[in-house]
Amino acid sequence: MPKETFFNLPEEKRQLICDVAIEEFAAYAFERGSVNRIVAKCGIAKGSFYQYFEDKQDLFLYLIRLAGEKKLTYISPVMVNPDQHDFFTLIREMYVAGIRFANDHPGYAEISKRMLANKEGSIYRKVMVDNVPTANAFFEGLLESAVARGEVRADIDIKMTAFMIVSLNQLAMEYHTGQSADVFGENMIEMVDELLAFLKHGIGVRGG
Amino acid sequence: MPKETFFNLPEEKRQLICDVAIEEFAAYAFERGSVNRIVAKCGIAKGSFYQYFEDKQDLFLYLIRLAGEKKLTYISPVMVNPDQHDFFTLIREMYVAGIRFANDHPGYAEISKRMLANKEGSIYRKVMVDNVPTANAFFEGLLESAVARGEVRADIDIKMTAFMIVSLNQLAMEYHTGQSADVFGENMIEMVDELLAFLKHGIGVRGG
Amino acid sequence: MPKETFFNLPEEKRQLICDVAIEEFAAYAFERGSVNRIVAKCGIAKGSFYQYFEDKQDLFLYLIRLAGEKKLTYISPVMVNPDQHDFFTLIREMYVAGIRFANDHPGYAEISKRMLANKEGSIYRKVMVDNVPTANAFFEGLLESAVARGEVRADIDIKMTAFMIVSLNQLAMEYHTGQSADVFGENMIEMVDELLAFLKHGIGVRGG
Amino acid sequence: MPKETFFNLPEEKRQLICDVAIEEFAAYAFERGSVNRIVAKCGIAKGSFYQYFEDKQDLFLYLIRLAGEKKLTYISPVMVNPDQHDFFTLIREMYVAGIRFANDHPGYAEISKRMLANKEGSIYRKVMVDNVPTANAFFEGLLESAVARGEVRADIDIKMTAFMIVSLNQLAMEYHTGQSADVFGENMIEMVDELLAFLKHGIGVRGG
DNA sequence: TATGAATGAGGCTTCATTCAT
DNA sequence: CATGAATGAAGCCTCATTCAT
Repeated sequence: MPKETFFNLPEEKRQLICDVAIEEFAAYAFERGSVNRIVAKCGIAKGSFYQYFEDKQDLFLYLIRLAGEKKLTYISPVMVNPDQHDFFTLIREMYVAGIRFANDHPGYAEISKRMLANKEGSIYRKVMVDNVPTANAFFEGLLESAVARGEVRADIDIKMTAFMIVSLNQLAMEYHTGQSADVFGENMIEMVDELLAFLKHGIGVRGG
Repeated sequence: MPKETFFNLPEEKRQLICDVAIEEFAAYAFERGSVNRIVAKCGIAKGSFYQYFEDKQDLFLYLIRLAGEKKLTYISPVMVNPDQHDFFTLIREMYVAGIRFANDHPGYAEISKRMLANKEGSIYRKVMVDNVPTANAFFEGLLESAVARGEVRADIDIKMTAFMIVSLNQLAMEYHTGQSADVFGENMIEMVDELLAFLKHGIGVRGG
Repeated sequence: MPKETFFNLPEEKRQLICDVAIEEFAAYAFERGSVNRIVAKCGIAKGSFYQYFEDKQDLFLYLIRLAGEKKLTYISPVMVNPDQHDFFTLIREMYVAGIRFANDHPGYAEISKRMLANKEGSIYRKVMVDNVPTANAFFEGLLESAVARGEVRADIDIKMTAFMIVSLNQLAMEYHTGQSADVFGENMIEMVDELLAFLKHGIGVRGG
Repeated sequence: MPKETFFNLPEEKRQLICDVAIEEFAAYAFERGSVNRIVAKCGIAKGSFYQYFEDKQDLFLYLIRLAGEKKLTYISPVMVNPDQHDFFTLIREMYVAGIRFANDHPGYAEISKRMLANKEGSIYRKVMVDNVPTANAFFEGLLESAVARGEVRADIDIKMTAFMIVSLNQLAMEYHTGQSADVFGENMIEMVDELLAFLKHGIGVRGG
């Protein structure tokens, strides 16, 4: 975690540092991201950096945490009471939230993705220490309820399906951001709905 | 491409260099992978490295190409005549091939994955120059045929579905390698079949 | 231009670095001059060098600029009002100034000469970007006035003559520094006067 | 000097090596010129190079010698009996010869120039060991005769004037090659004649 | 005689971090 | 709390030359 000095900084400066750092780590992976460049872009002294953060990793982990917090704000309204909603509605909500987040905060989304993609990197493990109850576990729970309620086929492999659902979320974000010049909104909703239909019914013809 | 020098090397030495390099780039992304470490582990002089390869990137692209060639040997038997098979059979074959490849050559699979994950990196684009007709395009073709034959629902978004199928392959590999201490074979086939069922019918209950 | 860091250095250290660097680039051309050697002779860390200068070229261009500034201090007194003096007096002044400069700062003179001699080198062009109105152009102007005033024959080729005059200045410096163990002063003045006579009257006998 | 092996080579190959080497050293100074690049461009083995030449310097000195020999072929006709000609005619001949040489063999001219410009370089001294009776000395002799015959003013400084005449030759070559898109021939002769007039009469007005 | 792989020193540059002020 | 100069290891790459075949 950043040192106290960092949190004593004027909001504005803190924001600047985060923005610049996100830009850096969205452009370069953690190990390649340069403290030198960050402090230069921020216009702060190199020494100051090390009075705000233990080291480069400290900053990075903080950004990852910020990303998580920001993402949380997108999924709050409906997910609060997951039991009061249809399983596929929840998934839909989650996907839309993910895409909206990625749309509003592409930098944060990028570094999260990068970090998750690098499961061997030293960073991944350090993040996971804090976030033990991963998204997968959350969806495993949801899936169990959904199966119990008869919304989802009972013969699925819960763990694998949860993995798939979470991954599809990531893929949906990527697919969406890959589509250039998208009029955000309608198209995105359509895409999510197709994805949902896929999840629900597959792509085989009925009775096939 | 590596220089002639490299191909004149005794098979054994060439193998060593590739193995060490794969190990390096499986552990570190391209930019972080260290030529210094590679030559040290190989026990060759730094100068020698540059008599084999133009530069670090030359080596890396060669490894990617090797990965592609190795992977090809896994998918040959059935995929040769794609028109003579059921769509889902093809997909199944492809998934199994991918997983077998990843199982036998985890290093090569890892660097391929890494490279594909980093669509912004300078490397990705360079690879794509050679491999223009990407996997996605291949599956779009298959999907169109399958829709025409009534094997696949006609109301799907072809491009997105192709994207999804290819990505699921990647995910399947990851999921499989993530499962520790797997008795290879039975479990894997089961997993693929579940994935296929998911692809085909989704996870919603019939009539739901 | 060097970074702020460099100008914040104690005068003494800055001087040392410049002296050492001049020595290096007077002995070796730009591309052959070694940053390693420079930092070693200065007793500073290699990393420090790059906190003072963008790169090797940055240092070199700075030295060239310094050379220009130093040279300027030699030619100020008379050249300020070129129109108030006889053409050959101006030339004479200029030659003496050049030689004095070369005598007091042989290193700076040497690197300037080297740079001007290598018109193909990447450095030359970069220097010329700043110094666009070259010395040649200046003398072309003077020559035109001199022709108009009847001090110089009207049938000369202005451009070529300007080129020659500037080059002769360079040659005079070289000739002078080539003469070993020169009691500076008298001999030099003599030499310049001979050169001037040559410029003015040629070496042919009158009426020849 | 190159080894015997070099001279046993087929004329064609020897020529190729010289051409490529000239190209290299015209583009880069001696120390920067790369044996690697030369052998690569020639398509010969690196080992072969060292069977033809002692080392890089051996090749370079040979090229310089070749340049001298080639230049000689340009000045033979008239200069053979220098005593039978007017001094300024000789100079004129010499200048024209120099420019013709530079025009026909720009590469050889370039490396000669470069070498002469770098009087501090280790190469210069080595060349001078062989060529002791330099061009300067030759002209000093001519000048003395010319003075004796009354063709040249008696009050000149012989050594300096010789130096000047030789240097002007170099300058004339540079000036000529600097002029772009020159229809060779007429313009060049004109230029030389102007230069000669300058040498002879200077640029001051008669009686000035 | 021809070859070309091997070498290791040296080239420039970037880095994260420390520490005295 | 801010500063920014100092550091030296490590980064990639090029070099002229040697030597076994």
